[in-house]
Amino acid sequence: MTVLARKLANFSPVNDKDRRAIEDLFTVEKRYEAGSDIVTEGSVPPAVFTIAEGMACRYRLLADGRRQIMSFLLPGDLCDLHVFVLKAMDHSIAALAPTRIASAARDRIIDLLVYHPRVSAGLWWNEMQEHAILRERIVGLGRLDAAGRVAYLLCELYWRFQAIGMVRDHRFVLPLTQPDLADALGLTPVHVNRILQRLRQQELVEVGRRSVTIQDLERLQEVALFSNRYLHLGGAPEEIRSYFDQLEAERQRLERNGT
Amino acid sequence: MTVLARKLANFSPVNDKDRRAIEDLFTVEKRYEAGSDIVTEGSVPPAVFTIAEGMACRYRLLADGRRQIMSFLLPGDLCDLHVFVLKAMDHSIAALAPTRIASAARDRIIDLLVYHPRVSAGLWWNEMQEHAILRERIVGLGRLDAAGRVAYLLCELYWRFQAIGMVRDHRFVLPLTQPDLADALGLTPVHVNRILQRLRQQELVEVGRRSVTIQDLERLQEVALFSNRYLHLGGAPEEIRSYFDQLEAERQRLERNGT
DNA sequence: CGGGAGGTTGAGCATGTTCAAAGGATGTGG
DNA sequence: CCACATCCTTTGAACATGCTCAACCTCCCG
Repeated sequence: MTVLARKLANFSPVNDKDRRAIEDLFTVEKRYEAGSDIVTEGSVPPAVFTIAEGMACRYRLLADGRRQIMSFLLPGDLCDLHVFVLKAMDHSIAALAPTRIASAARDRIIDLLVYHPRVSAGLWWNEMQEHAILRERIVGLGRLDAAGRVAYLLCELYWRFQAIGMVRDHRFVLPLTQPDLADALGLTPVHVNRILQRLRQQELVEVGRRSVTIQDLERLQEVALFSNRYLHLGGAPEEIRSYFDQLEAERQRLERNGT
Repeated sequence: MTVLARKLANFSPVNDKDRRAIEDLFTVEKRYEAGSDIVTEGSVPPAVFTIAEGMACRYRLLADGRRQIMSFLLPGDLCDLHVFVLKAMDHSIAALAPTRIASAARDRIIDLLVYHPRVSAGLWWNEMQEHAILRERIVGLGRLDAAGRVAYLLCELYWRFQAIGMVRDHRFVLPLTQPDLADALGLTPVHVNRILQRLRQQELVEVGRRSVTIQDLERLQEVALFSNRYLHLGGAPEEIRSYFDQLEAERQRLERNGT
């Protein structure tokens, strides 16, 4: 669970009380092996969960069997705070590597939203970030050529792994195959392969089995027309931070009096 | 403001008290003419707002001047409940037709989230729907050919306009030009034009100036591999509905006692 | 060691792009 | 109220990016 706290620290400082609130939230742990579904399309939405370790993706299978990966879930990523208001999942979530997830019951989430405004704000930030990631992917799929798309995805993953302290020497572990990348990028595995070779030969990035080494982030980001602004890693606006600190104090007072 | 209430009724019944809570929320109204920015990339996130009338889109301009439209905002659509936690907008929002928007101050939104769990649940549903719409667009851009994409967008708009009662005789008003469609679909205007002609000639749909007439929804949906499941128009799960009704009663009691 | 999945390579092909040009609609200013 | 400018729509032809299909190689992992 420390990963989630580490991620939220990109929004605003997480004190011990916050950390405890988060840890109290996600109690049940479960393991999934690479390739297995964590949630299946059509099923009843599960409890809210977060990736404690490993990696997963949201995907949908088309009638003709093709797959499209919509987004990747990294350690510390949350699965839809509010998904429980829906009747059925409209997509599946699968583990891409051996993965540990931690779940939170619905009531606990709702209580947290009410009584821990500061942590809530962090979770909202997280949701806004996921929203922004989806939107950027739309821009990439709509307007970038194959090289741009591949570069884009690698840049995004670099910064997201960076934000949770999982990059060492411009290198991070990535348990994706080329067919996985193709399904995320709307390309064929064959073409992804050719692009990766080109990027390697241009000494921009080296994508090997299970790991990625960024050799020239600057130029890679140019190929992708990438800016990391949309990840909103710069922290909360000062005004918002103090607003929620204040709100938190109030709510907790109300809580003690009211019950 | 009745449009938002009408939209939320797709999730769960909206009583007069709920309607009042919503109306109290969105007080300030403002008008924008077609083509003007409602929110600009890089600016400070605005108050939360909803489209009262007209139509808008989220978009981003690339360094080289190309535009990608990420999503369309129809009457009753909300602009990010939680956007105020961010420092700067990562995209712009523009009016596509003469548009009226209604805004809500941040504090009011937060109060609503705390003291009107039932309405909150509706707004959460709305957010989940927007999320799902983005994800589906990714599937479309990644895996559908040009005809599929065009058909997909038309199907989606059909159902969304349907949900707010703005379809008459399989026909709805759509103030989009072919270049607009192209920017949303990741195609060129020229190609969009050819596809529209083909769809018309196949008697699936007639896209004219400012309006769309669906001639054969069934077949159009087949071309797009479309299913409207992801829009979650089927209402809330019974269990969730009663859960929030109960929560609402509790919170309001707490509110009266606590202050 | 053998099977299966992932990775790599090549050649022909197709979908959608680019570029160019002309015909309509719309709306603005004279 | 007409004239003109602008943007949208439509059409054609050459072109290019990425796909398809097919084969072979390599690396795990059982």
